[in-house]
Amino acid sequence: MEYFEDLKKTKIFSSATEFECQAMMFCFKTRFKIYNKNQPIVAQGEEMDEIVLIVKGSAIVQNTDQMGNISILNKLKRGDVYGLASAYAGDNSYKDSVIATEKTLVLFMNKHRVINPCPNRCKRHDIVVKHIMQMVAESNIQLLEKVTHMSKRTIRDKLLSYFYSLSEKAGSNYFEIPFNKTELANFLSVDRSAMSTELARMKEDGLIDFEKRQFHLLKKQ
Amino acid sequence: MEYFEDLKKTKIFSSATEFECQAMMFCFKTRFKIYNKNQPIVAQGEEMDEIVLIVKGSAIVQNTDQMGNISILNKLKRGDVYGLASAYAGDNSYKDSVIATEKTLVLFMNKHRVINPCPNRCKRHDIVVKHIMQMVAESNIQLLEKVTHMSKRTIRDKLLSYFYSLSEKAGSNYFEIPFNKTELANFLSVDRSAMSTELARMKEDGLIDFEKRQFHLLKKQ
DNA sequence: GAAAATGTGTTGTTTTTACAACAAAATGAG
DNA sequence: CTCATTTTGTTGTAAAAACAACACATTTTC
Repeated sequence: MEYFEDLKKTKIFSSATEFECQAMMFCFKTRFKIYNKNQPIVAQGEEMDEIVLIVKGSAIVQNTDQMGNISILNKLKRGDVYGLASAYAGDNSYKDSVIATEKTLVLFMNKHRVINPCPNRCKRHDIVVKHIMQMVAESNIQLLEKVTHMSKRTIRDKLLSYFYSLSEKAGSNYFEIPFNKTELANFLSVDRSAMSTELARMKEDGLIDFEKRQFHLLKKQ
Repeated sequence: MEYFEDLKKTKIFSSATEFECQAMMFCFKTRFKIYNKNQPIVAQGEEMDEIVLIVKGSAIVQNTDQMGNISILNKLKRGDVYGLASAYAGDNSYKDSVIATEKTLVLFMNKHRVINPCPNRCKRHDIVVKHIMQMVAESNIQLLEKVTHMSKRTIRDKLLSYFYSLSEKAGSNYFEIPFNKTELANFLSVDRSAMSTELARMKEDGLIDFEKRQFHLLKKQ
């Protein structure tokens, strides 16, 4: 089966055999598609009846408002999905753009098939639903964290809040951010050049050190 | 059965008979508790093995950081739950405070019983799980909206983004905000007095009109 | 109904941010 | 490798926000 090795590396399909995967591909009316760097996987406002699973590669979920300001919601890595929550909430259009940040393999799944009981009564369906439930919950936690960072009053505090959270996840004072600087500014919803200035000041103040995407948090929280 | 009439008004228990409710009370190892205005239902940092269901009344979910800044995450109304997502994500401590904003009836449910398959194989359990899934999804959408408001660069745009969303939900240019002004400022993570000034300016500019919690949006988006 | 506590609006000052414009560095494509 | 594009850092200026302090209004409590 095509891409089975990659599929197995995603949480949703991790414990499925090749045969079971095949069955689910049918169940969920799936289709695969490969995107190149910077290609849009989903366009903001588009109608949808599919959810998106990143099988390999990565993508950024972002939203552009009327004034042209870009707000990055999160970065999708292997195994992450987009469109689940709105599928459950009965929402029919993509609210954001999803853009590949490298060569990326995407699996589209019919959302009705995913959220409703399986007409074929396939055993695996329940396991998938459980995983999906967990992913929606995790996405919730992630959003809460993002809100925490954004709720800080100054650019410095927003950055520190985000860095501490990354550092904690990495289990080290050294960590890598999943964004370039422009994206980081859009993720935290601050002006890029102001952020650049603030990062330099923080380095000067001995709070952090960084080089490209590699960061080092110098003072404990 | 105690509080059955109130329970029926919540989404989770809406379609259950009194007998079924009774069974689930046992299933979920529930307990009721009544809180008065401003009493904490949950304290930030507390360990938890229960999730919270607002059966009657309302409460605010908020987070206080080291600097003492309060960030309001959302307002819980009848039928809303707190602690679901973190329960699924395997998180064991409450990250926020939940504070009653009026006399409020709360049902605590054992989270393990809620998220794991029912040992008593009660029929209702599946329906409840489906509802719960939907609530996590909705909470996701709500958070995304909050992020949208917060991502705006000025206080005015944050307010307008929030007001438009409320207006749309109300299906009218007239709507009521669920917060007082201090809470609204903490919800949008802006300084209260600066927000107060901006609201006055917006009124002067003919964008909005308001009195207490009643707002009127004067210009279409 | 009086006293206390909470909520709201206003003002002036200081700090921070957004914005704009530019140059240097890094990256990517052919 | 070279040229074009993107990313990043820097600077100055104008705009906006935070902060602090206060008075007044409203709500709560006893």
